[in-house]
Amino acid sequence: MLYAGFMSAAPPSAPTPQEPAESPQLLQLGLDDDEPCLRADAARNRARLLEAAAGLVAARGADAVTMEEVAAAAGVGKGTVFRRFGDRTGLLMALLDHSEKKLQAAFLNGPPPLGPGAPPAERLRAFGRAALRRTVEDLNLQLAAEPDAGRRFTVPPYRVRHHHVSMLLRQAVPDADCDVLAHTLLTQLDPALVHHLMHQCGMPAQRLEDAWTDLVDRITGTTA
Amino acid sequence: MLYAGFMSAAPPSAPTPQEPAESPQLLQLGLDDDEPCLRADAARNRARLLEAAAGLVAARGADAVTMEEVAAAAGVGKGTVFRRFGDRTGLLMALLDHSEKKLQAAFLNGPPPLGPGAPPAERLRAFGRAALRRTVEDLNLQLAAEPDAGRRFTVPPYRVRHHHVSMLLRQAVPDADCDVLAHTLLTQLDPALVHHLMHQCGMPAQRLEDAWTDLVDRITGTTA
DNA sequence: CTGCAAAGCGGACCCCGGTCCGCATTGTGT
DNA sequence: ACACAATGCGGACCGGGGTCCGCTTTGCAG
Repeated sequence: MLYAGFMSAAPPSAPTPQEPAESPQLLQLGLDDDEPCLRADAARNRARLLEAAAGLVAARGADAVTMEEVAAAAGVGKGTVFRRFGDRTGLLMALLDHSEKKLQAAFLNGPPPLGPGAPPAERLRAFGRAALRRTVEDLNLQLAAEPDAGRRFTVPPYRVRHHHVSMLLRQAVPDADCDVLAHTLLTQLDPALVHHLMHQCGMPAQRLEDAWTDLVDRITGTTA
Repeated sequence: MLYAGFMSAAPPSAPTPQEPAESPQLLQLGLDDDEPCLRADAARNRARLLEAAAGLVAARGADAVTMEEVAAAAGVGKGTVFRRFGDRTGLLMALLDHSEKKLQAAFLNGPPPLGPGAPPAERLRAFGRAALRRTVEDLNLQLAAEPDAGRRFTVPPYRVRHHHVSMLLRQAVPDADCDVLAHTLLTQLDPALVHHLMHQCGMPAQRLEDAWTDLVDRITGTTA
Protein backbone atom coordinates (compact mmCIF):
# COMPACT_ATOMS: atom_id res chain seq x y z
CA MET A 1 0.00 0.00 0.00
CA LEU A 2 3.02 2.22 -0.34
CA TYR A 3 1.89 4.07 -3.39
CA ALA A 4 -1.63 4.97 -2.36
CA GLY A 5 -2.64 8.45 -3.23
CA PHE A 6 -0.31 8.80 -6.17
CA MET A 7 -2.97 8.17 -8.74
CA SER A 8 -4.25 11.60 -7.93
CA ALA A 9 -1.44 13.13 -9.91
CA ALA A 10 -1.24 10.84 -12.86
CA PRO A 11 -3.55 10.90 -15.79
CA PRO A 12 -3.60 13.60 -18.44
CA SER A 13 -6.93 14.75 -19.70
CA ALA A 14 -7.57 13.52 -23.22
CA PRO A 15 -5.99 11.82 -26.21
CA THR A 16 -4.84 13.95 -29.10
CA PRO A 17 -5.31 12.07 -32.32
CA GLN A 18 -3.78 14.80 -34.47
CA GLU A 19 -0.17 13.93 -33.58
CA PRO A 20 1.48 10.52 -33.49
CA ALA A 21 1.11 8.87 -30.07
CA GLU A 22 0.72 12.08 -28.15
CA SER A 23 -0.44 10.33 -24.99
CA PRO A 24 -0.26 6.58 -25.42
CA GLN A 25 -2.14 4.15 -23.23
CA LEU A 26 -2.58 6.36 -20.22
CA LEU A 27 -5.46 8.19 -21.76
CA GLN A 28 -8.48 8.56 -19.58
CA LEU A 29 -11.10 11.14 -20.32
CA GLY A 30 -10.76 13.19 -17.21
CA LEU A 31 -13.58 14.17 -15.00
CA ASP A 32 -11.89 16.89 -13.06
CA ASP A 33 -11.79 14.89 -9.83
CA ASP A 34 -9.80 11.73 -9.40
CA GLU A 35 -9.77 8.89 -6.86
CA PRO A 36 -11.77 6.16 -8.59
CA CYS A 37 -14.81 5.93 -6.30
CA LEU A 38 -14.45 6.84 -2.68
CA ARG A 39 -16.86 6.03 0.06
CA ALA A 40 -18.82 9.07 1.13
CA ASP A 41 -16.96 9.68 4.39
CA ALA A 42 -13.61 9.00 2.77
CA ALA A 43 -14.21 11.59 0.10
CA ARG A 44 -15.30 14.12 2.69
CA ASN A 45 -12.21 13.50 4.76
CA ARG A 46 -10.00 13.74 1.74
CA ALA A 47 -11.41 17.13 0.92
CA ARG A 48 -11.10 18.32 4.50
CA LEU A 49 -7.50 17.18 4.61
CA LEU A 50 -6.55 18.97 1.43
CA GLU A 51 -8.22 22.13 2.64
CA ALA A 52 -6.56 21.95 6.03
CA ALA A 53 -3.17 21.20 4.51
CA ALA A 54 -3.45 24.05 2.04
CA GLY A 55 -4.33 26.41 4.83
CA LEU A 56 -1.50 25.38 7.08
CA VAL A 57 1.03 25.39 4.27
CA ALA A 58 -0.05 28.83 3.16
CA ALA A 59 0.10 30.11 6.70
CA ARG A 60 3.35 28.70 7.93
CA GLY A 61 5.28 27.27 5.01
CA ALA A 62 5.29 23.69 3.86
CA ASP A 63 8.05 22.27 5.96
CA ALA A 64 6.90 23.77 9.22
CA VAL A 65 3.76 21.68 9.00
CA THR A 66 3.56 18.21 10.49
CA MET A 67 1.27 15.47 9.34
CA GLU A 68 -0.34 15.25 12.74
CA GLU A 69 -1.21 18.93 12.63
CA VAL A 70 -2.87 18.51 9.29
CA ALA A 71 -4.84 15.58 10.58
CA ALA A 72 -5.89 17.50 13.66
CA ALA A 73 -6.83 20.59 11.67
CA ALA A 74 -8.96 18.43 9.43
CA GLY A 75 -10.53 16.75 12.44
CA VAL A 76 -9.42 13.26 11.48
CA GLY A 77 -6.87 10.77 12.76
CA LYS A 78 -3.30 10.59 11.62
CA GLY A 79 -3.83 7.18 10.07
CA THR A 80 -6.39 8.61 7.72
CA VAL A 81 -3.91 11.02 6.21
CA PHE A 82 -1.45 8.28 5.43
CA ARG A 83 -4.06 5.87 4.14
CA ARG A 84 -5.33 8.49 1.73
CA PHE A 85 -2.07 10.03 0.57
CA GLY A 86 0.51 7.37 1.22
CA ASP A 87 3.10 9.63 2.75
CA ARG A 88 4.05 13.21 3.29
CA THR A 89 5.21 13.65 -0.27
CA GLY A 90 1.92 12.25 -1.50
CA LEU A 91 -0.07 14.82 0.42
CA LEU A 92 2.09 17.68 -0.76
CA MET A 93 1.92 16.50 -4.34
CA ALA A 94 -1.83 16.30 -4.08
CA LEU A 95 -1.81 19.99 -3.23
CA LEU A 96 0.04 20.67 -6.45
CA ASP A 97 -2.09 18.35 -8.47
CA HIS A 98 -4.55 20.87 -9.79
CA SER A 99 -1.96 23.23 -11.12
CA GLU A 100 0.08 20.41 -12.62
CA LYS A 101 -2.99 19.07 -14.40
CA LYS A 102 -3.62 22.46 -15.89
CA LEU A 103 -0.13 22.54 -17.31
CA GLN A 104 -0.52 19.03 -18.64
CA ALA A 105 -3.75 19.93 -20.32
CA ALA A 106 -2.11 22.95 -21.86
CA PHE A 107 0.75 21.09 -23.49
CA LEU A 108 -1.32 18.05 -24.39
CA ASN A 109 -4.39 19.67 -25.96
CA GLY A 110 -3.97 23.39 -25.58
CA PRO A 111 -3.38 25.87 -28.36
CA PRO A 112 0.04 26.25 -29.98
CA PRO A 113 2.83 26.90 -29.42
CA LEU A 114 2.44 24.92 -26.19
CA GLY A 115 -0.07 22.44 -27.55
CA PRO A 116 0.02 20.50 -30.81
CA GLY A 117 0.30 22.41 -34.04
CA ALA A 118 3.60 24.22 -33.71
CA PRO A 119 6.96 22.74 -34.77
CA PRO A 120 8.53 20.59 -32.06
CA ALA A 121 11.44 22.87 -31.24
CA GLU A 122 9.06 25.71 -30.65
CA ARG A 123 6.81 23.56 -28.51
CA LEU A 124 9.84 22.65 -26.45
CA ARG A 125 10.72 26.26 -25.90
CA ALA A 126 7.16 27.04 -24.89
CA PHE A 127 7.06 24.05 -22.60
CA GLY A 128 10.11 25.13 -20.66
CA ARG A 129 8.82 28.64 -20.30
CA ALA A 130 5.46 27.45 -19.02
CA ALA A 131 6.87 24.84 -16.68
CA LEU A 132 9.41 27.27 -15.31
CA ARG A 133 6.78 29.86 -14.58
CA ARG A 134 4.57 27.37 -12.85
CA THR A 135 7.49 26.17 -10.78
CA VAL A 136 8.38 29.65 -9.69
CA GLU A 137 4.82 30.33 -8.57
CA ASP A 138 4.97 28.08 -5.55
CA LEU A 139 8.56 27.05 -5.32
CA ASN A 140 8.49 26.36 -1.61
CA LEU A 141 5.70 23.87 -1.79
CA GLN A 142 7.23 22.25 -4.78
CA LEU A 143 10.55 21.99 -3.02
CA ALA A 144 8.97 20.38 0.00
CA ALA A 145 6.99 18.01 -2.19
CA GLU A 146 10.06 16.68 -3.97
CA PRO A 147 10.10 12.93 -3.55
CA ASP A 148 13.21 11.18 -2.26
CA ALA A 149 15.96 10.32 -4.70
CA GLY A 150 14.64 6.86 -5.42
CA ARG A 151 11.31 8.07 -6.80
CA ARG A 152 12.09 11.37 -8.43
CA PHE A 153 11.81 9.87 -11.89
CA THR A 154 8.97 7.44 -11.40
CA VAL A 155 6.41 9.78 -9.98
CA PRO A 156 3.50 10.28 -12.40
CA PRO A 157 3.83 14.00 -13.10
CA TYR A 158 7.48 13.56 -14.00
CA ARG A 159 6.70 10.63 -16.24
CA VAL A 160 4.13 12.62 -18.14
CA ARG A 161 6.54 15.48 -18.66
CA HIS A 162 9.27 13.11 -19.69
CA HIS A 163 7.05 11.34 -22.14
CA HIS A 164 6.06 14.62 -23.68
CA VAL A 165 9.54 16.09 -23.99
CA SER A 166 10.88 12.81 -25.24
CA MET A 167 8.29 12.73 -27.99
CA LEU A 168 9.02 16.29 -29.07
CA LEU A 169 12.71 15.52 -29.15
CA ARG A 170 12.16 12.47 -31.32
CA GLN A 171 10.46 14.72 -33.81
CA ALA A 172 13.11 17.40 -33.67
CA VAL A 173 16.27 15.31 -33.49
CA PRO A 174 15.41 11.76 -34.56
CA ASP A 175 19.00 10.60 -34.49
CA ALA A 176 19.66 11.38 -30.82
CA ASP A 177 19.09 9.37 -27.65
CA CYS A 178 15.92 11.26 -26.90
CA ASP A 179 14.98 9.33 -23.79
CA VAL A 180 18.11 10.35 -21.96
CA LEU A 181 18.16 13.78 -23.48
CA ALA A 182 14.65 14.42 -22.20
CA HIS A 183 15.80 13.76 -18.65
CA THR A 184 18.63 16.19 -19.14
CA LEU A 185 16.29 18.87 -20.32
CA LEU A 186 13.84 18.24 -17.52
CA THR A 187 16.40 18.52 -14.78
CA GLN A 188 16.86 22.11 -15.73
CA LEU A 189 13.30 22.65 -14.50
CA ASP A 190 13.85 20.82 -11.25
CA PRO A 191 12.49 22.90 -8.37
CA ALA A 192 15.64 22.30 -6.35
CA LEU A 193 17.81 23.69 -9.12
CA VAL A 194 15.51 26.60 -9.76
CA HIS A 195 15.56 27.40 -6.09
CA HIS A 196 19.34 27.22 -5.98
CA LEU A 197 19.83 29.45 -8.98
CA MET A 198 17.27 32.04 -8.00
CA HIS A 199 17.51 32.20 -4.24
CA GLN A 200 21.09 31.16 -3.61
CA CYS A 201 22.77 32.56 -6.71
CA GLY A 202 20.39 35.44 -7.22
CA MET A 203 19.61 34.80 -10.85
CA PRO A 204 16.44 36.40 -12.19
CA ALA A 205 13.74 34.14 -13.59
CA GLN A 206 14.32 35.58 -17.02
CA ARG A 207 17.82 34.20 -17.11
CA LEU A 208 16.53 30.70 -16.46
CA GLU A 209 14.06 31.03 -19.30
CA ASP A 210 16.81 32.25 -21.58
CA ALA A 211 19.06 29.41 -20.56
CA TRP A 212 16.30 26.95 -21.34
CA THR A 213 15.73 28.44 -24.75
CA ASP A 214 19.43 28.41 -25.45
CA LEU A 215 19.74 24.80 -24.40
CA VAL A 216 16.86 23.75 -26.63
CA ASP A 217 18.46 25.58 -29.51
CA ARG A 218 21.77 23.87 -28.97
CA ILE A 219 20.25 20.45 -28.67
CA THR A 220 17.85 20.66 -31.54
CA GLY A 221 20.21 22.61 -33.74
CA THR A 222 17.49 25.14 -34.51
CA THR A 223 18.41 28.74 -33.83
CA ALA A 224 15.02 30.43 -34.01
CA MET B 1 26.69 23.47 14.23
CA LEU B 2 24.63 22.13 11.41
CA TYR B 3 27.36 21.86 8.83
CA ALA B 4 30.06 20.18 10.87
CA GLY B 5 31.84 17.42 9.07
CA PHE B 6 31.29 18.75 5.61
CA MET B 7 34.75 20.15 5.24
CA SER B 8 35.91 16.60 4.95
CA ALA B 9 34.69 16.49 1.40
CA ALA B 10 35.71 19.89 0.17
CA PRO B 11 39.15 20.92 -0.87
CA PRO B 12 40.91 19.75 -3.99
CA SER B 13 44.54 18.91 -3.77
CA ALA B 14 46.62 21.56 -5.49
CA PRO B 15 46.46 24.65 -7.68
CA THR B 16 47.18 24.29 -11.36
CA PRO B 17 48.97 27.35 -12.62
CA GLN B 18 49.11 26.20 -16.23
CA GLU B 19 45.48 27.03 -17.00
CA PRO B 20 43.52 30.21 -16.19
CA ALA B 21 41.92 30.00 -12.74
CA GLU B 22 41.79 26.24 -12.65
CA SER B 23 40.97 26.17 -8.93
CA PRO B 24 40.49 29.70 -7.65
CA GLN B 25 40.65 30.59 -3.98
CA LEU B 26 39.84 27.19 -2.59
CA LEU B 27 43.34 25.97 -3.18
CA GLN B 28 44.93 24.33 -0.22
CA LEU B 29 47.88 22.07 -0.61
CA GLY B 30 46.30 18.91 0.61
CA LEU B 31 47.77 16.66 3.12
CA ASP B 32 45.70 13.59 2.42
CA ASP B 33 43.78 13.87 5.67
CA ASP B 34 41.39 16.65 6.47
CA GLU B 35 39.71 17.92 9.64
CA PRO B 36 41.87 20.91 10.63
CA CYS B 37 43.31 19.64 13.91
CA LEU B 38 41.41 17.16 15.97
CA ARG B 39 42.02 16.28 19.54
CA ALA B 40 43.60 12.85 19.91
CA ASP B 41 40.50 11.04 21.10
CA ALA B 42 38.35 12.80 18.55
CA ALA B 43 40.56 11.72 15.69
CA ARG B 44 40.60 8.17 16.95
CA ASN B 45 36.82 8.09 17.24
CA ARG B 46 36.44 9.55 13.81
CA ALA B 47 38.55 6.81 12.33
CA ARG B 48 36.69 4.12 14.25
CA LEU B 49 33.39 5.50 13.08
CA LEU B 50 34.39 5.53 9.45
CA GLU B 51 35.69 2.01 9.68
CA ALA B 52 32.58 0.76 11.43
CA ALA B 53 30.31 2.55 8.99
CA ALA B 54 32.17 1.20 5.99
CA GLY B 55 31.92 -2.30 7.36
CA LEU B 56 28.21 -2.11 8.10
CA VAL B 57 27.41 -0.49 4.78
CA ALA B 58 29.38 -3.08 2.90
CA ALA B 59 27.70 -5.85 4.81
CA ARG B 60 24.09 -4.80 4.77
CA GLY B 61 23.64 -1.94 2.33
CA ALA B 62 23.70 1.73 3.17
CA ASP B 63 20.08 2.30 4.00
CA ALA B 64 19.73 -0.70 6.25
CA VAL B 65 22.23 0.83 8.63
CA THR B 66 21.16 3.11 11.44
CA MET B 67 23.30 5.79 13.01
CA GLU B 68 22.97 4.18 16.39
CA GLU B 69 24.33 0.92 15.03
CA VAL B 70 27.32 2.66 13.60
CA ALA B 71 27.96 4.37 16.90
CA ALA B 72 27.65 1.11 18.78
CA ALA B 73 29.87 -0.75 16.34
CA ALA B 74 32.50 1.94 16.77
CA GLY B 75 32.11 1.81 20.52
CA VAL B 76 31.11 5.43 20.91
CA GLY B 77 27.92 7.29 21.72
CA LYS B 78 25.39 8.42 19.19
CA GLY B 79 26.09 12.06 19.90
CA THR B 80 29.67 11.62 18.79
CA VAL B 81 28.61 10.54 15.35
CA PHE B 82 26.48 13.58 14.82
CA ARG B 83 29.00 15.99 16.28
CA ARG B 84 31.64 14.69 13.91
CA PHE B 85 29.65 14.28 10.74
CA GLY B 86 26.72 16.61 11.18
CA ASP B 87 24.07 14.26 9.97
CA ARG B 88 23.51 10.97 8.24
CA THR B 89 24.33 12.42 4.85
CA GLY B 90 27.55 13.81 6.23
CA LEU B 91 28.70 10.42 7.42
CA LEU B 92 27.84 8.74 4.16
CA MET B 93 29.58 11.45 2.18
CA ALA B 94 32.65 11.03 4.31
CA LEU B 95 32.75 7.41 3.20
CA LEU B 96 32.81 8.57 -0.40
CA ASP B 97 35.32 11.26 0.26
CA HIS B 98 38.44 9.36 -0.66
CA SER B 99 37.20 8.24 -4.02
CA GLU B 100 35.82 11.68 -4.80
CA LYS B 101 39.12 13.29 -3.97
CA LYS B 102 40.87 10.93 -6.32
CA LEU B 103 38.58 11.98 -9.12
CA GLN B 104 39.10 15.62 -8.27
CA ALA B 105 42.83 15.20 -8.34
CA ALA B 106 42.57 13.49 -11.69
CA PHE B 107 40.70 16.27 -13.40
CA LEU B 108 42.50 19.07 -11.63
CA ASN B 109 46.12 17.97 -12.03
CA GLY B 110 46.06 14.60 -13.69
CA PRO B 111 47.28 13.81 -17.18
CA PRO B 112 45.17 14.70 -20.22
CA PRO B 113 42.61 14.23 -21.51
CA LEU B 114 41.06 14.40 -18.02
CA GLY B 115 43.54 16.85 -16.63
CA PRO B 116 44.81 20.09 -18.13
CA GLY B 117 46.40 19.98 -21.55
CA ALA B 118 43.65 18.66 -23.77
CA PRO B 119 41.14 20.91 -25.54
CA PRO B 120 38.15 21.73 -23.29
CA ALA B 121 35.55 19.74 -25.20
CA GLU B 122 37.67 16.66 -24.93
CA ARG B 123 38.27 17.23 -21.25
CA LEU B 124 34.54 17.46 -20.81
CA ARG B 125 33.98 14.16 -22.52
CA ALA B 126 36.66 12.55 -20.40
CA PHE B 127 35.21 14.08 -17.26
CA GLY B 128 31.78 12.63 -17.87
CA ARG B 129 33.19 9.23 -18.60
CA ALA B 130 35.28 9.22 -15.45
CA ALA B 131 32.55 10.59 -13.21
CA LEU B 132 30.02 8.16 -14.60
CA ARG B 133 32.26 5.20 -13.98
CA ARG B 134 32.99 6.29 -10.46
CA THR B 135 29.30 6.74 -9.82
CA VAL B 136 28.44 3.31 -11.10
CA GLU B 137 31.05 1.73 -8.84
CA ASP B 138 29.16 2.30 -5.64
CA LEU B 139 25.82 3.54 -6.76
CA ASN B 140 23.96 2.39 -3.68
CA LEU B 141 26.10 4.30 -1.27
CA GLN B 142 26.03 7.32 -3.46
CA LEU B 143 22.29 7.14 -3.69
CA ALA B 144 21.94 6.91 0.05
CA ALA B 145 24.38 9.77 0.54
CA GLU B 146 22.44 12.15 -1.67
CA PRO B 147 21.68 15.25 0.37
CA ASP B 148 18.14 16.59 0.58
CA ALA B 149 16.87 18.85 -2.15
CA GLY B 150 17.90 22.03 -0.41
CA ARG B 151 21.61 21.17 -0.34
CA ARG B 152 22.18 19.17 -3.47
CA PHE B 153 23.92 22.06 -5.15
CA THR B 154 25.79 23.60 -2.24
CA VAL B 155 27.60 20.54 -1.03
CA PRO B 156 31.37 20.86 -1.59
CA PRO B 157 31.95 17.99 -4.03
CA TYR B 158 29.20 19.27 -6.27
CA ARG B 159 30.57 22.77 -6.16
CA VAL B 160 33.99 21.59 -7.21
CA ARG B 161 32.57 19.67 -10.11
CA HIS B 162 30.42 22.58 -11.11
CA HIS B 163 33.29 24.97 -10.99
CA HIS B 164 35.34 22.69 -13.17
CA VAL B 165 32.70 22.01 -15.79
CA SER B 166 31.72 25.63 -15.82
CA MET B 167 35.30 26.65 -16.54
CA LEU B 168 35.69 24.15 -19.35
CA LEU B 169 32.46 25.35 -20.87
CA ARG B 170 33.58 28.94 -20.78
CA GLN B 171 36.58 27.93 -22.80
CA ALA B 172 34.58 25.86 -25.25
CA VAL B 173 31.50 28.04 -25.71
CA PRO B 174 32.30 31.51 -24.41
CA ASP B 175 29.00 32.97 -25.60
CA ALA B 176 26.75 30.66 -23.59
CA ASP B 177 25.39 30.85 -20.05
CA CYS B 178 28.00 28.43 -18.81
CA ASP B 179 27.02 28.54 -15.17
CA VAL B 180 23.57 27.22 -15.84
CA LEU B 181 24.73 24.93 -18.60
CA ALA B 182 27.20 23.32 -16.22
CA HIS B 183 24.37 22.38 -13.89
CA THR B 184 22.51 20.86 -16.77
CA LEU B 185 25.46 18.76 -17.74
CA LEU B 186 26.10 17.68 -14.18
CA THR B 187 22.57 16.49 -13.57
CA GLN B 188 23.13 13.85 -16.17
CA LEU B 189 25.66 12.33 -13.77
CA ASP B 190 23.31 12.48 -10.79
CA PRO B 191 23.36 9.13 -8.99
CA ALA B 192 19.58 9.12 -8.78
CA LEU B 193 19.26 9.50 -12.54
CA VAL B 194 21.95 6.96 -13.23
CA HIS B 195 20.18 4.54 -10.95
CA HIS B 196 16.88 5.15 -12.64
CA LEU B 197 18.23 4.69 -16.12
CA MET B 198 20.28 1.62 -15.37
CA HIS B 199 18.24 -0.25 -12.81
CA GLN B 200 14.72 0.85 -13.63
CA CYS B 201 15.00 1.30 -17.38
CA GLY B 202 17.67 -1.31 -17.93
CA MET B 203 20.07 0.85 -19.90
CA PRO B 204 23.67 -0.35 -20.07
CA ALA B 205 26.37 1.93 -18.70
CA GLN B 206 27.77 2.35 -22.17
CA ARG B 207 24.61 4.06 -23.30
CA LEU B 208 24.93 6.64 -20.57
CA GLU B 209 28.49 7.37 -21.58
CA ASP B 210 27.43 7.72 -25.17
CA ALA B 211 24.61 10.01 -24.20
CA TRP B 212 27.04 12.18 -22.27
CA THR B 213 29.41 12.40 -25.19
CA ASP B 214 26.57 13.22 -27.50
CA LEU B 215 25.31 15.93 -25.18
CA VAL B 216 28.74 17.50 -24.91
CA ASP B 217 29.03 17.47 -28.68
CA ARG B 218 25.69 19.15 -29.13
CA ILE B 219 26.38 21.79 -26.54
CA THR B 220 29.91 22.66 -27.57
CA GLY B 221 29.22 22.28 -31.24
CA THR B 222 32.26 20.06 -31.65
CA THR B 223 31.67 16.72 -33.28
CA ALA B 224 34.88 14.88 -32.51
C1' DC C 1 53.53 17.80 38.06
C1' DT C 2 49.40 20.28 38.62
C1' DG C 3 45.45 23.18 37.58
C1' DC C 4 42.24 24.70 34.55
C1' DA C 5 39.83 26.06 30.36
C1' DA C 6 38.52 24.17 26.23
C1' DA C 7 37.19 20.39 23.56
C1' DG C 8 34.93 16.26 23.39
C1' DC C 9 31.76 12.62 25.00
C1' DG C 10 27.45 9.91 25.42
C1' DG C 11 23.07 8.49 26.32
C1' DA C 12 18.55 10.19 27.77
C1' DC C 13 15.37 12.73 25.34
C1' DC C 14 12.32 14.79 21.77
C1' DC C 15 9.94 14.82 17.48
C1' DC C 16 7.87 13.27 13.58
C1' DG C 17 6.91 10.13 9.82
C1' DG C 18 4.91 5.88 9.19
C1' DT C 19 2.38 1.37 10.77
C1' DC C 20 -1.15 -1.49 12.83
C1' DC C 21 -5.29 -3.43 14.35
C1' DG C 22 -9.59 -3.46 16.90
C1' DC C 23 -13.72 -0.72 16.21
C1' DA C 24 -17.17 2.22 13.55
C1' DT C 25 -19.52 3.49 9.11
C1' DT C 26 -21.24 2.56 4.86
C1' DG C 27 -24.08 0.74 1.49
C1' DT C 28 -25.83 -3.33 -0.65
C1' DG C 29 -28.54 -7.49 -1.24
C1' DT C 30 -32.78 -9.51 0.40
C1' DA D 1 -35.92 -2.74 7.59
C1' DC D 2 -31.98 -5.65 8.57
C1' DA D 3 -27.87 -8.07 8.35
C1' DC D 4 -23.42 -8.40 7.07
C1' DA D 5 -19.31 -7.77 4.13
C1' DA D 6 -16.28 -4.34 2.85
C1' DT D 7 -14.32 -0.18 3.48
C1' DG D 8 -12.64 3.24 6.27
C1' DC D 9 -11.22 5.22 10.82
C1' DG D 10 -8.04 6.71 14.52
C1' DG D 11 -4.94 6.79 18.04
C1' DA D 12 -1.53 3.90 20.39
C1' DC D 13 2.74 2.54 19.01
C1' DC D 14 7.41 2.16 16.90
C1' DG D 15 11.90 3.33 15.02
C1' DG D 16 15.29 6.28 13.84
C1' DG D 17 17.29 10.90 13.07
C1' DG D 18 18.82 14.73 15.57
C1' DT D 19 19.58 17.59 20.06
C1' DC D 20 21.14 18.67 24.72
C1' DC D 21 23.66 19.13 28.73
C1' DG D 22 26.16 17.43 32.74
C1' DC D 23 30.36 14.93 32.95
C1' DT D 24 35.17 13.40 31.28
C1' DT D 25 39.28 13.88 28.75
C1' DT D 26 42.88 16.45 26.79
C1' DG D 27 46.64 19.21 26.53
C1' DC D 28 48.64 23.58 27.50
C1' DA D 29 50.68 27.00 30.81
C1' DG D 30 53.04 27.77 34.82
